[in-house]
Amino acid sequence: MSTADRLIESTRELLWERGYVGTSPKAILERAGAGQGSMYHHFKGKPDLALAAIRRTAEELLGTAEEVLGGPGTPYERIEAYLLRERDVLRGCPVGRLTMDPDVVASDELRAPVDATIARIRERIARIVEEGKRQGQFAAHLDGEEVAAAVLATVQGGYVLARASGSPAAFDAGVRGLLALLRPAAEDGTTTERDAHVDPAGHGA
Amino acid sequence: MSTADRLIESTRELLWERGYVGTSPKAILERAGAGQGSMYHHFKGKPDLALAAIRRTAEELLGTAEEVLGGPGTPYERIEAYLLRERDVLRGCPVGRLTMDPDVVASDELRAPVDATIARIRERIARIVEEGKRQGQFAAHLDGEEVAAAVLATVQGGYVLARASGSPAAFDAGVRGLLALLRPAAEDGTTTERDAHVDPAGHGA
DNA sequence: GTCTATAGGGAGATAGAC
DNA sequence: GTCTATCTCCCTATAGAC
Repeated sequence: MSTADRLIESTRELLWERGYVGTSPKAILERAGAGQGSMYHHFKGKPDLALAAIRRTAEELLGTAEEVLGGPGTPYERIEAYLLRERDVLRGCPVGRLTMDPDVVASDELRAPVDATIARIRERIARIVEEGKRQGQFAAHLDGEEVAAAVLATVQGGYVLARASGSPAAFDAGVRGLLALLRPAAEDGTTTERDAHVDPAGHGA
Repeated sequence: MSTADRLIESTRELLWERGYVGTSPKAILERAGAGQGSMYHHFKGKPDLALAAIRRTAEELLGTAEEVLGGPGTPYERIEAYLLRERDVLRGCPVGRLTMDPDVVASDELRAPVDATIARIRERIARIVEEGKRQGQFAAHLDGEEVAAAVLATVQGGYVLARASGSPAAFDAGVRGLLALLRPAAEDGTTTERDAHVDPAGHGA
């Protein structure tokens, strides 16, 4: 791994752990095992290095999300897989946490990849919800964009609840709560008062 | 307002805007119009002052939440009121945002009021959901604690989405999405495939 | 109670040797 | 490309005068 790569990787780790404001060039250099000269040779400064790190993290997160959301299964199952996918809950979201960083939000350049990542995942989920509506798996009155926002918010907010309590349990509870609200009647496993017309094969209504 | 109060208030504002790591005693003193001596006379240091500020903010937030959650209306309406209550969305949650602060999470003392506040609101919402279940307004298979976690997570995560995009729209979308999933069939305003046995008077099944 | 002075260390960046 | 030296300013805290 090149020095520039090591710098980026160290920055990614520190941004995740301590955020932008809490991350100093010195800490990055120590973790990367590099000197100041290396950093200022490859990057213009802290914001420039952070931008490279954020872009890489954003790309990776987008890939991870697409792996699950583009996987097999019904729309509900794919959203379920996204919500239940393995996460390092107490570490939080490496992209979402940046929105709490005043310097990141204040910089259009640093915020752009954060915004783009979240927007793309949200659009992806929205399309899946719309697909589920066409298949009769989700109620017709639901709005894809809105449900997608609720799904994403539950994940991002789940991290907040988990970190507040110091335990991943609250994250899991929120996810289970949302899934229970989202679950098609056919998968309820209960004698339900709901009576959705579900197409179990998932090939459309 | 006493000097100690001005210090606490300035700290509250700065913690909200910039978090713990991003807030320096110097900035606090400037905003409060006080000198270093005042601060170190009334407080042991930055963590001590921050603790006082966090406690006050937590108490205030708890009061605001109880105002809405303890208000009139059916269980659904009270949760709706909580989700739709006026918020300074782009500023985020003054308590929730602290969970992204490494120094706050690392300190049991600073994290305690954050944890307690979120836990209490969650328990309050959970009780309301259970009440709604008894009244037949919410499906019997829902778990109060889980739905409450989903509600809180949607709010906390909504702030993340909003700040990422620089617009409150995403917060509102997430809230609307969750409310659509939570809404009793009787209030759908659509010819629905759901068929819940709702008790419109809200006096129990 | 509040002020100014002082202090050791870190943040963020530049310069120039190798 | 990478290193060390250096620089200025800020961070957090203490001391002691008023």
